[in-house]
Amino acid sequence: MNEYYQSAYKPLLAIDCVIFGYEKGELKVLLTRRKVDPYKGAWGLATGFLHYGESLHYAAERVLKKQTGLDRIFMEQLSTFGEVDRDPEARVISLVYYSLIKVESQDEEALEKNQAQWFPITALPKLMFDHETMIQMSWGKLRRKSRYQPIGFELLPEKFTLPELQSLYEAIHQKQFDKRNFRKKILATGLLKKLDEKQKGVSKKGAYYYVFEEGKYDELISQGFNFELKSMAFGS
Amino acid sequence: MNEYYQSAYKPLLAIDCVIFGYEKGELKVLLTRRKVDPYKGAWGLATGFLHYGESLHYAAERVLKKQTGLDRIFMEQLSTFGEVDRDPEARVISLVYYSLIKVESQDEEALEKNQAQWFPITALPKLMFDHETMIQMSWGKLRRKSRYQPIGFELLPEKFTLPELQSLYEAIHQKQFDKRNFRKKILATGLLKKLDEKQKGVSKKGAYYYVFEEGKYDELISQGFNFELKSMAFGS
DNA sequence: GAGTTAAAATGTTATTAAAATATAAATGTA
DNA sequence: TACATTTATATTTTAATAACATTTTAACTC
Repeated sequence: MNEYYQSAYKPLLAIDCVIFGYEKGELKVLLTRRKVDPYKGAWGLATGFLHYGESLHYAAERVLKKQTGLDRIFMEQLSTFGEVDRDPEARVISLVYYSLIKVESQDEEALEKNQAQWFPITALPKLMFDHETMIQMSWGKLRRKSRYQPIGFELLPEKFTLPELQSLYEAIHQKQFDKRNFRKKILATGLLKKLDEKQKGVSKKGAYYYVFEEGKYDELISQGFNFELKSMAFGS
Repeated sequence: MNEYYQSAYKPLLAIDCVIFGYEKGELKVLLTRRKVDPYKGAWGLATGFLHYGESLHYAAERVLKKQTGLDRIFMEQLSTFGEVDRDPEARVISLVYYSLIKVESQDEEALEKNQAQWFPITALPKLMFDHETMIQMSWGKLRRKSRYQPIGFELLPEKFTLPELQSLYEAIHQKQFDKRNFRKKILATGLLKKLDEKQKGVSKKGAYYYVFEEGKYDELISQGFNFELKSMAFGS
């Protein structure tokens, strides 16, 4: 390695993960208490430093796995934060990923071990550093993305009803949609498969369960079908 | 600084800049030849390592200033690239910014000094590392963004005609638009001010010049007006 | 200097998507 | 058995997009 590389400044690189979940009709974020001084005990995002020989993507998966016990999580880069004194203790560049998990499939043990806790996105505690900004930006990205891509399914169980899916969208957008228009638009994508089974115990009539057909989605994408251009506005 | 920070691995952090320009009806990218071994002389993006005590944003501005001689350039973070062997010589994490400049206002001297050269985006030379991917992703972001935000003006001179603006959009999207619909939509935003002056020497009739009213844009944004929801499709 | 030409500017119609509104069907409960 | 609730389907209205037609302007030609 020559002088060009040798002489350059090297900052610390942290991976911070915004973990979204959906529970009891609310969009939630998984937070954890900081384990080291200074600011020990402060609420913040799941985090870890990049390790030697590890790709960014892999590092994010490692942090997520440690926090939730889950593998193969939907995950995407948000942005990189690098204000000089964002961490007053040292110069740390933070690469932020946001992820969507199915709350019911998470590892309770991992949660407890990390002193992690779910918070409704509308009622977050005071957070350390710039983590509040990271969460708000992630939420914004989730809102925008969910309008053009079938991304919400990552937050729901395998099978779900249309009223449940609508509630999720309403939690993400903090806005009521018209149920008739919502149903029409969602079904028009052709990405949902109706099951023969009805949900029991929630409503009198009972709503049919649906599953998201990932295969069909991949197929349409590979055919050059562009969901990004089909907006998803559901009326009032 | 305690053990938690002290023991962590520190990678190199590079800032790579995709610089877009518009010239002679074509969308172009400013490239430069690498000045150090290995791969000395290979084409690539304007680049620089993060300096001690410098914010990411500032570092990007520094790299841009050095390459183009220009200040106050429109600039936005694209993404961060961190495959382990993306630079075979050392572990370098690359933070990519893309920027839009007015070609006619650039500093020719800075160009020459950096052995920099404009390439049409449709005819790029072989590029080092993952720079080709960075450019393609930036172009994608520019395409998406230009549909929802009045971003194209950054690439044009202060005053421009509507046919010129349309040609720019066509270069960005690699697609022909209907001139009547284009004009209607663009003017409907209320962001353009017609000047009394006509362009001479290009067409017989001559097209009126317009300027982009940044003030009006900021005003609408601050009033909560959301351009992001107003799509900009221009027909055929 | 009247007629020709090419591009700019303005205007209209058809099509499609979104929003709003109306009605019917299923099932647990009174 | 009728009542209430919410699921499911269908229709109308409105607005946005796409497609198409005409007029205006000024340089150029003969």
